[in-house]
Amino acid sequence: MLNAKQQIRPDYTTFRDAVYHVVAAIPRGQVATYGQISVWVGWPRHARLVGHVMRRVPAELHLPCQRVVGSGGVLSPVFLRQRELLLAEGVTFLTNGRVDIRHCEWHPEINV
DNA sequence: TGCTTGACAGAAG
DNA sequence: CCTTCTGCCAAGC
Repeated sequence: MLNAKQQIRPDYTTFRDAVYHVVAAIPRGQVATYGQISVWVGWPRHARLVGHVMRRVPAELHLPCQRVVGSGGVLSPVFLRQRELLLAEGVTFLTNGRVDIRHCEWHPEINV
């Protein structure tokens, strides 16, 4: 009998690939949050793991990493070009420096 | 194996 | 709106 405390833990490789897939699907000019992505890949409350994955994305994949922001539209503290990249694709910002997430947040259920 | 770190989130003051 | 604090969960050491 397997222990009851069996892996309620995501396989990192699988989780990572799922995140890559979601990020690659974010439309130009729109953004998604770490927490939301964690839900979409099937692992709620794993926002920090999404952040960990994003920090290690290989440049060769050319993923639109700039479209992933923190809750409320907070930008990454280490991805300094994020702001200019988002501005370049039409994302609007609020005076407090955050993305105007109310108008730019991605809603994937619209199509599929 | 145990403690620290982190591209997070949400609530409280 | 901003700062601080707590909860969260896996990676690094």
